[in-house]
Amino acid sequence: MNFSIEQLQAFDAAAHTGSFSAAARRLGKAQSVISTAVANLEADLGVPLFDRSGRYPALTAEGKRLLLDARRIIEACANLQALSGEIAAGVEHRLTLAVDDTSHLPWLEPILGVFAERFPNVELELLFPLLDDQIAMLLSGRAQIGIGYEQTNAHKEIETRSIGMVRAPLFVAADHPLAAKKRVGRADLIKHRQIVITSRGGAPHHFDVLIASKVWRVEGDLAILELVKRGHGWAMLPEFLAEGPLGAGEIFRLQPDFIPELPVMRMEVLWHRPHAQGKAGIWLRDALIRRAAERN
Amino acid sequence: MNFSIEQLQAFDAAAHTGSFSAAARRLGKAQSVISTAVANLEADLGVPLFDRSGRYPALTAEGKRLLLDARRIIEACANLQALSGEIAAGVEHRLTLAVDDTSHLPWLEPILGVFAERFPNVELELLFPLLDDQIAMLLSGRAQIGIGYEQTNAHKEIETRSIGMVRAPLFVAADHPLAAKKRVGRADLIKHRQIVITSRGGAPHHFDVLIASKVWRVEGDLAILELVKRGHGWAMLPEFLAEGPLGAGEIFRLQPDFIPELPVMRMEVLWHRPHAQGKAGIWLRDALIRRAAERN
DNA sequence: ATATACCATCCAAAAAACAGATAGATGAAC
DNA sequence: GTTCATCTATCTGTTTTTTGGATGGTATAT
Repeated sequence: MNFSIEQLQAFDAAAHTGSFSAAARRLGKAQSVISTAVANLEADLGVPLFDRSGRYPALTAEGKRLLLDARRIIEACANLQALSGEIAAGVEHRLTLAVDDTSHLPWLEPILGVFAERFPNVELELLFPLLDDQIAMLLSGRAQIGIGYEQTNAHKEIETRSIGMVRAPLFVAADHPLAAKKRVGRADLIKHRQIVITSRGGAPHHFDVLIASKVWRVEGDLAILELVKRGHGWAMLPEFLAEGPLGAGEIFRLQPDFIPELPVMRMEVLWHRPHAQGKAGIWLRDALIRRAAERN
Repeated sequence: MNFSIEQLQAFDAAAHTGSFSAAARRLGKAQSVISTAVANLEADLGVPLFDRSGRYPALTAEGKRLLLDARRIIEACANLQALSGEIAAGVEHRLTLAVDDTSHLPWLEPILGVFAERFPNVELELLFPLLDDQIAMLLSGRAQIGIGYEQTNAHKEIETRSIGMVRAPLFVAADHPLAAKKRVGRADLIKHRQIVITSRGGAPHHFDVLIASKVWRVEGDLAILELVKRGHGWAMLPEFLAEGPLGAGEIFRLQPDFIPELPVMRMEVLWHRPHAQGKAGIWLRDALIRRAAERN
């Protein structure tokens, strides 16, 4: 391993521009530097890279082949450079998100896609802890950013910011008896099974609208949606989640005549102020807030 | 791109051995060289790679991450080194084989596997030209090595070496009427369709044993085998090709009572003496000859 | 034929790499 | 607690390499 990165860069530039002089200009060096660099590289590798018989040096067949490998090295070096630059600038190695339910994945995914482009070297970790666990994870530093519905028992060191309101209408399966009615009254709802969200810890959800007498409690909105689709009862579901099945005609949106306004839930992003955020975390936080602002 | 390969090697060695002194000994340099190399690398990257608070330097988390990329660079450099060494030693970029029939692929493949390990950077090109074309390709330099059955009209500049004898018994489908007979006579064979090899140019095969009155002429032993399997007639097939289907009970080996000895074909490797062979070509040629010698 | 742009080579100056020496620090052994 | 071996950072003078400018020879276009 006698050659140097500068020699490889000279090789690459010369091959790319088609002349040693042009390569020198491009690299901001003297022509003699490129000339000797290439000559030394050839001596080190034991392979002639250019045919110098003409006015312009022409890549030999071997040179063409070796150029591929040389470029790979240069690229890997640029990569190391960029990565170390990121690290030096304070981009964290890993960012852990604590999302309070897998049901948020559909709308979250596009933002994560942009994140992946912007921070390709950051390991993204996605966890879906229950409500209380989410706060605990932020406090302990296990996760840096939380995403979920507004919580009543917020910790004073946990900072929150709204990232939008979500309406939660009532849904049943398209072939459910309730779906036949244009408008439903409280009495109708009481008669059929209601499916409500629950959490492993049993902590009461702040939006606890229990109406029916027959109840199933299910952990996670995705599971609730699945049960609703199959006709096991009616449930309150966030609009963004019901959108797809509603359009596909799998579920039906009830029109209760006794609820003046639709229940609305606040979505928020949470973080622990004492834990310093890395660049990637701050970017993601801001991206979530920005998205909410843009959608008014 | 300020860092050098030596610095990366020092980084790698230090991380590997766990001490700058040990790294120096391993690389055959002074300890101060490693110390300053690592320090300069850290300054260039803007990231501390080692925690020097203890007796031995300990990789930081960032160092651990960057080490992966550094190793990739070192590896790529070693690769370039190795490849250029091969090229300098006269290993050709591409080796073209002219095999006279795809039916040789089954026995040829293992040798090509060894070849791939020995010469991973050589592009292997496999062509299956007809008899006359094979010679023409060798003469023109389009192919460097030929493999096939012995030819009568050999060119004087084409060198050949035997790589074994192949017996070619007669086969029919297992459910063919002829398969019922313990021994078959010439009259039996005449009555049923014979399938013989032919070539696009129509040049006569030197082993032209036409017996039956009903004949199909087919280009390529693999196609003949397929037709025999499906009961379209009997044919002479090289033993190595018939082995599999024979074991599987798909075809049956005829016992002619009028042929004292089995027809034997000579397999040979060919090359054009005036065209200089590269290392890989010579290796493959010798491997084929060696294989024949080992099998007597 | 002339002009232009190219390359290899030479040269002196600047820069970098190097080994050895030294001093301070750490951890293991006693 | 002391000793001892071994570690790292840093300094130093020397050696080696790199650098840019100048020069001369050569290929191509006008």
